[in-house]
Order: sequence, then structure tokens, then C-alpha cells
Amino acid sequence: MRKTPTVYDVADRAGVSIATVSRVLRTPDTVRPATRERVLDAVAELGYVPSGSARGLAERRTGVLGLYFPRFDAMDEVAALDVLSGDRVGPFTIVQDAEPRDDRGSMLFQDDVLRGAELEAWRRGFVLMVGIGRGDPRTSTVRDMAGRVDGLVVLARSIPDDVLVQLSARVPVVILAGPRRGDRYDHVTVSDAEAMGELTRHVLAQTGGRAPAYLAGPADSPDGAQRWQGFSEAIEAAGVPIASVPVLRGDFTRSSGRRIGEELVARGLPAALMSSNDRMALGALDAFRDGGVRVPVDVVVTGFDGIDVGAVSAPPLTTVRQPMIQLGRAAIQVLAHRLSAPDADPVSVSLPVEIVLRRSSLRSS
Amino acid sequence: MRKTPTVYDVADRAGVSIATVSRVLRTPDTVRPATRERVLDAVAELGYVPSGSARGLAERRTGVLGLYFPRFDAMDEVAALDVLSGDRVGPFTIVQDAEPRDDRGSMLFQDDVLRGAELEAWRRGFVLMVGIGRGDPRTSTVRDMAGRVDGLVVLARSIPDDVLVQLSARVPVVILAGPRRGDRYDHVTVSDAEAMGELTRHVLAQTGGRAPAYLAGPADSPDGAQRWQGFSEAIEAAGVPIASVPVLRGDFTRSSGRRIGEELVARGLPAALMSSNDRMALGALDAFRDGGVRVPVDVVVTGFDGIDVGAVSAPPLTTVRQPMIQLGRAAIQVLAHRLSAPDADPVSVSLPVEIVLRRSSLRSS
DNA sequence: TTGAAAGCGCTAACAG
DNA sequence: CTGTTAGCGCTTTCAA
Repeated sequence: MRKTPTVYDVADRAGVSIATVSRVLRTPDTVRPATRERVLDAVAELGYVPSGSARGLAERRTGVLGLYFPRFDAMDEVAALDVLSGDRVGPFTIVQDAEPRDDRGSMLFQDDVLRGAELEAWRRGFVLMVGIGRGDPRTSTVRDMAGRVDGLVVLARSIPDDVLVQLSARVPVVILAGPRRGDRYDHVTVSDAEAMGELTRHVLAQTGGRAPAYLAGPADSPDGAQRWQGFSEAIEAAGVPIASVPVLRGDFTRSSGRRIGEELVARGLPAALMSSNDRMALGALDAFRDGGVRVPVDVVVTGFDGIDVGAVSAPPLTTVRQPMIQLGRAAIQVLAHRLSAPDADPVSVSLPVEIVLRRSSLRSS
Repeated sequence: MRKTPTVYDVADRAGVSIATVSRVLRTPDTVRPATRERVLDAVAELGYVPSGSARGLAERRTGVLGLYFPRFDAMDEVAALDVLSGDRVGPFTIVQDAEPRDDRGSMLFQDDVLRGAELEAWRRGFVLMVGIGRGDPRTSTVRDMAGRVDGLVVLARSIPDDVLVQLSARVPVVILAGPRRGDRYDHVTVSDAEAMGELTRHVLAQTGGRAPAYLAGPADSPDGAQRWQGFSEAIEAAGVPIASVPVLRGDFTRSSGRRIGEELVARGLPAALMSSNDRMALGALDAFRDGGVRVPVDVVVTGFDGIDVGAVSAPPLTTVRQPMIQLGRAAIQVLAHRLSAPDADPVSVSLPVEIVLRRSSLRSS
């Protein structure tokens, strides 16, 4: 692979100046057709592709938008792997009846956010750069990214406030899917609280007003905060003191849900169990099934997120489905808006969610 | 947001030259601690983040690697959506018992490729840019990307050969997960053919040597080609003329599998049905269940891909699980290797897959 | 319609 | 240890 061609090479070959080459590429109809052809031929022959760096420097915009996620659980600790070392193990291995891997974390849903973001970025002529939070946010990827993009979408809580302030001195930042932080930034979120409130009312109707237990995630989860808020407000509004509601704490994994489910089976069931995510709810269903507990007759169960396996669990799981693709699209839209109107007031958009009622919460059906 | 600060601003503020600022950022210990402190203070006060474009130009490398996917099925046609228009529909909607969406295409698996790639890129100090194939590949995203990255991973068949030649004149290209195309490029793939061969032998053992029917995808699928190859070789090796094997053609969706399954129920069952992907196999299982066909007693069924829902289907589906995360990692590793040794011979890596035996193919258990 | 030339912000010799 | 300076490859006036 010899030296990559530049405008100068193209200009030489076509017998024009570099300015003309640039014009052919950026504003084709300002150059005479014959000249244009010569230049395009030279481009093709040389396999010329303009340097994004040089272009970015000159134009003072990169045409790149960034999407920054919080870390995938445990992915950091993945062992080093060297496929080039040559010590491989043959073309396949055989295993019996493997379980689906639970270790991909709660982050599955982020795939759709990425899809939506990429789609919308493409529609607007941008390309997308992705980064995942890990290591010290003060020095890591996200700063790199900020230097290379025209704007940045940051998933809730993936970086601390002071870093955010720094970054936003260089590029516009849109906060995605977390609680609003002041109103310095543009913001896109979902109606988690409202949906959890409505779901809670639904559950109370099923249990005849008897209070559900709440299955929470780690204490510092911002998503969890909104869901809890919706839940507790609905509970209080129904005249039940929130302090009287049992709160169980898991870590968002299916196995933690199962463990808690087993405890409930042993110690006595609540009228309903409302989980702050689907995976814990599914774990609880596992425990209930094994313990001979009938859902929804003995206990009503609900989840939150709308992951696919919830539709085929036994029984199928009532949940709240997040509009992930739309979230990604919305974030890029807001960013594009900001880019075209740098001084407009900060925007805050809240996307509707979908409450999906299935057998796990439907006693009557 | 006022003008973004540059090295010059930082240098002024710290009372040093721009060279010193650059040193503090790139080789901190070549600078006297006192000076260094002053510079870092200025950086913090100004919220300075270096321009990736300028850096890229000067260093002649961007620190960015690109990952280019073929298009997600049907995602292009997604309607425009304007979240800023203000005509929203309220915080939530309620639906009864929604099915999981099948429309996310066969591309789910690509999420893990992305994860693996991002992980490995990060470990090596790169950031990742992603692009999805759509529109005319000659003018689209992928060329943009090629101009902005140090190297490019391209998923099989997402771009035509002549474009590939152009791109590889600028940056190293690694082809991922397709058949090898000559040996001009580095290449990472999986042992689909071998695994399908082994799986076919397994099925023949279960059926007592009676030949399975084959459920294929669209004719032009390159993945499909390898799977078919492994299948047909194993069939012939077993002494069965491949021409005598029924080949049914679907489009990789669950519903096409279901339709074909229904036809089989109506017209007569083969001893086994081997599908070239999981989703069609699951659709066939749906049809068999509804038609009162017992799997694996009346017909043995296998899939290919290892998607999660296959573990919880009725019965659980025998399949071949692809090492998607590893694929992503391997691609980046190969790319990094190429970057550090531009003139080394092209590399070709084949990753082992995992054959997962479950009830849908186990008559004996 | 085209060319000459001045940056864009940064890195990396090379001097001092 | 620090400053001066010459590019990196491109876009964009400004003249011709």
C-alpha cells in the first residue's frame, strides 16, 4: 500500500490546480464539464478519497456525531484474546442444551438506540462514532470523541457533571434517557414515571387494592429512580402509605430476581410483585414456577423494559416497552437542531412508552 | 457557546508556546512540573479539548477505526419522525399481549460484533466509527468513513468489489464473516461449513440415516452459501445424492418458516428439517406445534445462529452459535496487526463455532 | 472558469 | 526544558 493520494496528486494528474479539484468534489457545477471529467477520471484512477482530517480542519466541522454509552456490565473484564497467535481449538465445539447467556447485561436495549441514531444521522448526512464508558471518564474515550465530532449524545449518567461541562465547551451535548440535569443541556427522555404510575394502577385493580411489593435495582440507578417515583406516587395516591410497601433490592440480573423470588416463596407472597426491569421479573417467574406458585392467581408480576423474551415466558410478562429506536433518532434530531441553531433555548423531549399487558398481570382473562 | 479554545489560547493563558502545550498533552514528562501544572490549569479553565481533525492531519493518523455493516433489513424505509414538532401522543399507550417484533431482522447478532469491536478498539486506544450500508455504495457513507479512519472492517458483501479496491487504496480493509474474496484483503470468518457438516451428521444419526429437508434463505446470501456447502457435503458423504434432498426456500424470517412448516404438515413431513437460520426454524416449530406434530419424534429440527429465544422455544432448538463478540474483536485485532505491519502477508482467521444440542434434535434423550 | 495563497489547529523536528 | 517553524491536506476568498 503506497502513499495515499492527495489533492495534489489528483491536480497534477488532471493538469489543474488543487482548488479546481476541491471544487469538483464540493461544488461540481461551478466547473466546466470537460475539466470536471478530467478531474473525476484522475480521482478514479488514483483511488483518491479526501482526508477527513484535512477537510474537518478547513471546514471547521467534521460531519461526525458521537454516541456515548455507559459501560456494558462486566465487558471490561473480558480476557485478552489473540486470534493471531495461531493456537486455535478446531472449527467447533459441541455443548448440550446451553442456556442463553445472561451476561450481556441490561444493555441489550441500547442496540436499538444505536440503530435509530445511525439511521437519523445518515439521513442528515452525518456519520456516527460510538464510544462506551469505561475507565476514568476524565481522560477516556469521551474526550477523544468530543474532539472529533460536531456534537455528542451522552446516555444518562455515563459521565460526571464536571466532565460534561468541559465537553460542552467544545461541542453541543444532548443527554439521553436520564433525569434532567438542570437545563443547561438538550435532553431526550421517556415517560417512565408516568408509565410506571399507570402500570401500578393496573396492578392495584387486579389485586383489589392490595399493595404490591417492589423489586428495585441498585440504589444508584437513575432509570430506577424514575420508575420508583411513578410507582410510589401511584401507591400513595391510592391511599396506601408507601412506607408499608415491601421493597426488595436486586441487581437487575435474572439470577437476582430468581433469588428474591425464592425468598418470597419461602417467607410468604405479596399480592403482586412489580419489578423495575424485565430480567429480574423473569427470574422471579422462574422461582415461582419452581415453587409451585401460580402467576397471576397467587401473585401478579410485572416487569419493565419490554425485552423480547418476556413475550414467551411462562406466563408471558406484562411490561413497559421503551421506544428505543425512536430515542436514538430523537437524540440525533435534537442534536442536529442544536447545530443549526446554536443559541436556541435548551430543548427537552419526552417520548411515549408502551404498556404491554400480558398474562402475568391479568387475573381476569 | 463561544469560540472553542485552541492551543493558542491555552499557550497564551499559561504563558508558554504552543509547542509546550502540545508536549504537556502528548509527552507530559518532557516538561518541567511547574510548567506542566500551569498548562494543565489553563486547559481546565478553558475547557480545552484538542481538535481531532488538526491532530489527525499533523499525525497522519486519526486514531479511529471504522466498522461497516450491510443494511438492516427494511430500516431504510422507516418513516421520517419529527420529535421537535410538538405533536406528541401522550406519555404512553397500552397494548394487549404484544408479540416480540420480528422486524429487527437477522441483524440482531451484529450487536455483539459491534460490542466486541468496540472493546478491542478501546483496548488498543482507538475509537470506533460505525456505518450501515444503504444507498449507493459508490458515493455513500463508506467512502466518508474511509477518509476518516485508519482502517476499516467491512462485513461480508456490504459493498461491491470495485469500491473495495478504491477504499483499500486509502486504508487497510478487513473483510468480516463472508467467503474469502481472493486474498488481497485480511479476512476473518467462522467455521460455518464445518459446523453445518457436523450438525448434519448428528441429524443423520438421529434419523437413522434418513435424509433431512433443507430450509434455505434467499439465494444470494453468502452466509447461506457456506451453510449449504457444509450440509451438502455431509449429505453426499453419507451416500445420499444431494439432488434427492428437498430444498425449501424462505427469506430468513420467522413467518416464512412458519408458512413452510405448514406446507410440510399438509403435504407430508421429512425425517428432519435443517434450517439455515434460527428464525425460520422457530417458525417451523410454531407450525408443527399448531399442527400437532411432535418434535423431535415425528421430525427433527435444527436452526443456525444461536439466537436467545431458541433456548426457550418449545421444544428448545438445536443450533450453531456464532462467536459474535469474538468476531468483532478478531476483526479489530487483525486490523491493528495490519496497521503495525503494513507489508505483512494477508491474514485469514477462522473462528470456531459452538454446536448447541437441544431437544428439537435429540430423539434419544 | 480557474489559479494563487492564506489559513484551519496541531505535531514534530530543530535550535537554543 | 522550551520556543520557532515547517508542514499535514483541504476549503475558500480574492484576483486574474
